[in-house]
Amino acid sequence: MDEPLLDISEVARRSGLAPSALRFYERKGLIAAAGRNGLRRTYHPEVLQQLGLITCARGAGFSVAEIGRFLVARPSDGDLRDRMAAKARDLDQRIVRLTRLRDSLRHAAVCDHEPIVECPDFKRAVGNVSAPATEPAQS
Amino acid sequence: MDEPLLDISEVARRSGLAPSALRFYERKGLIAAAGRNGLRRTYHPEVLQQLGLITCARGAGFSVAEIGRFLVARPSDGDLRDRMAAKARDLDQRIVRLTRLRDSLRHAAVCDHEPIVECPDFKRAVGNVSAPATEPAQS
DNA sequence: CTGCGACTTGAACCACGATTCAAGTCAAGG
DNA sequence: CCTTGACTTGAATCGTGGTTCAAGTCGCAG
Repeated sequence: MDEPLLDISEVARRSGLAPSALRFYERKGLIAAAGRNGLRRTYHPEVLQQLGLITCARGAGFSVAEIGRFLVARPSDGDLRDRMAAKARDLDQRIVRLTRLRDSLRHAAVCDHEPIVECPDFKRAVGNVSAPATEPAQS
Repeated sequence: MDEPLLDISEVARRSGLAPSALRFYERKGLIAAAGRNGLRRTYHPEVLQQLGLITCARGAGFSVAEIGRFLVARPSDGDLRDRMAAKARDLDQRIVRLTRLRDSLRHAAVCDHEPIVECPDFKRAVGNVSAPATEPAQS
């Protein structure tokens, strides 16, 4: 087996992340260096996969800590499975809301109401997104 | 017309936001109190609409500053319209990514791979989500 | 061996979005 | 009037997600 290890700068370049971010993720337990070349971290190429996942999850609004928990997930961890399923449901909700917001935004871009927020269509769409109002959420 | 003004605590309760958040939004120019009752801010009920919008947009990843710009949007502001349309496109992208992530997550919750991140299905889904950034031309 | 330069480190700093806090202010009730 | 209690304020603090920086360390070329 040859030496497929990547230098941190290489990983940074390929992943599009700053080296400082890679070290940051390492501190947070999201990734691990395969070893060192001198002081330089070297990584297995597969770390690029992980970084893709991390970037993706971050973009989806997951916190770094949360991602860290998912990254060490093993099938035996039923609890984590549950959390993942719950997260999937959260995402469903979020997707619905985002879709509505997108539609509202799209409408707003062509709407004639003076303060755009006053547009009834806009309001209605937004109202659907977040408005218990009758139900006090919690205090 | 009677006095439909709401006390800050009332607004906080109904909107589910902390009073401090309301004041924070006011500082940032996102909302305005209708007046004062003593020192107490009073609000027009419509502020609840706005807060719904704000909460929604925040949840969608918009910064408070950005939301502030949208809230004062008038039809004559073509620039803002363009930004809104652009945001709608962004949201589209985000929705796609979120959907994929949701599917991956859903799969992960029932997948048997030892470190779940190693699951090929999972990896593939994630790979689709994050852009390659640069060409893996050489090491 | 001596630089050079790229990397290392921990710590400091930044922006953001709030929350918390001490101290002040107010309306109303006893 | 004086207390009470909810609210006010600005300022400090917090958590998150990093970046930046000074100083140190390494591999390698000369």
